[in-house]
Amino acid sequence: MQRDSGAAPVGDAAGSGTPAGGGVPRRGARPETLDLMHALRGRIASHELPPGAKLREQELADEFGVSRARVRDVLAALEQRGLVERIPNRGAVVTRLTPRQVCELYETREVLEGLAVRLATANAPAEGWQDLVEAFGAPAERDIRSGDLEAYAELLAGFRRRVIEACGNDLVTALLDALHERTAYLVRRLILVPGRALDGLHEHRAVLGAMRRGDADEAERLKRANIRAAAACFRRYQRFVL
Amino acid sequence: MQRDSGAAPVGDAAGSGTPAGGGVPRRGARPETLDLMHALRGRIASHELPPGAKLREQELADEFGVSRARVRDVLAALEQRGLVERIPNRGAVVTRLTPRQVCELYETREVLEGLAVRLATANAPAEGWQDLVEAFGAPAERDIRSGDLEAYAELLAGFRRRVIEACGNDLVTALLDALHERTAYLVRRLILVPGRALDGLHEHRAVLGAMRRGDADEAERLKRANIRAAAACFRRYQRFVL
DNA sequence: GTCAACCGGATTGTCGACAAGAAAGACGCC
DNA sequence: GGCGTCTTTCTTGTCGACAATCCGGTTGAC
Repeated sequence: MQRDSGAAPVGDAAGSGTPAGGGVPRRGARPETLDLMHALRGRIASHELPPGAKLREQELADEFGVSRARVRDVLAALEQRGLVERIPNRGAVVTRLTPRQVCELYETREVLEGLAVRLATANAPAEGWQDLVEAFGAPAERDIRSGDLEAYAELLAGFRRRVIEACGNDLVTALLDALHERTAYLVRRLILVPGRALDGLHEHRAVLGAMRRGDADEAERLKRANIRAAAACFRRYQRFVL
Repeated sequence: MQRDSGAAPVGDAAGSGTPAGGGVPRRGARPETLDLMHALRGRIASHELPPGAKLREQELADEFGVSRARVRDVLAALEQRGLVERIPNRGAVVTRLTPRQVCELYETREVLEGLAVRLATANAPAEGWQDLVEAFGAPAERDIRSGDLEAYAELLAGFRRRVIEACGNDLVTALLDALHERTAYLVRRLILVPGRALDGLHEHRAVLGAMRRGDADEAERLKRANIRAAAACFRRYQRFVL
């Protein structure tokens, strides 16, 4: 791990918990190709390559010291993940999400994250969530009220990682990873909406409460409500965050 | 085009309703490449290429009259879809699903198909489902009791198509297409289990009843119950169907 | 007779070169 | 001067050839 450094503000959506998913097997086993894939995913997620940015094959090949064919393979993989769009004979550009697509992403995340929470609750011992319950208690509220949103974002990322890790379903893990990668920067902006961070905190407390009690169905229901609230927040403020 | 013929028993999971999904953009825009992709997906889904079958690049290139590079691209795309596994320097083989993976597929399908049904119910006029309600009535029961499972399978595929079409979420459409492609042959075998077809019919009647009433939440709940029942059936008879 | 090493054939992985197409600029015409 | 067209240049798409690797059979030694 230990990605280069700077310019990685987005909660490391690319590759932390799960190197490359399991249900959807990884593509490009070669080390250099993997680096390129990883780098591009990071740059797109962090908006170092913003939506609409053009990706020239030769340019990337030179920068990473690989052949153009390799770059092409990576671009094809990124296209399948929905991170770039390729127009025949015109090249690849970073995908720009439409409000409609964002809503679809939220709808899908709602059910998949709900599933992940349910599975995690059912599969892992309830006591194991105690540390998260405490982390989402007073400390988190203090962070938010003091404006330390970075700490809160990190907490959220930690929760996500733990759930995905515990759910024991590689397919869901891979799908959620791909989805989260496309919405991570949006989530970061939505945290700025007045009151959203605190609301989200309360919602997560409720979810964790159910998980701590071992109530998987209720945890799923609450997690879905949480994402629905986030989606509603997006719809209301989409003019600001898109 | 015009694949040989016969040996296409699986309910056309590859490409009927949606040419290649929307949220996850299609790969390989060239006509010949698309043909190859389509053909291989069909052969894998229909078990004309059974799990474990080896896919030789030159062989496919010769058969379809394309260059090996194109075959390679298609194999990479199939790998990302989870249809084949590629081992470095050893080639590509059709993926063999483990019982664990099948369970994961069912868990994922449960929430995604539930979502699709909910969206379809919410977005389309309730009266529009009347024809399906009738089709799943006496005629379907007659088909099943008379052993015409092909007709019932076709009915199920039609239901699926209509729901996916009406749900209006391209991302869910693409994901469900990919998932269904991997479980289609399993579903066909599970229909053989004594009583399963009739049970499934009753479950679908319930789902359609809720859709016909415009009760989206109940429809989702019932569709999830339906898939859970199918999953339970698989777990019980997995020794026979795998 | 069994095992190990070796070698030939086959298959995959990688690359560079060529061709086709599109964007930008130059030129001429109205 | 504005506009359409042609040319140039750049970018992408495609392919064939070469190198690396693996599988199977064969040969030799113990």
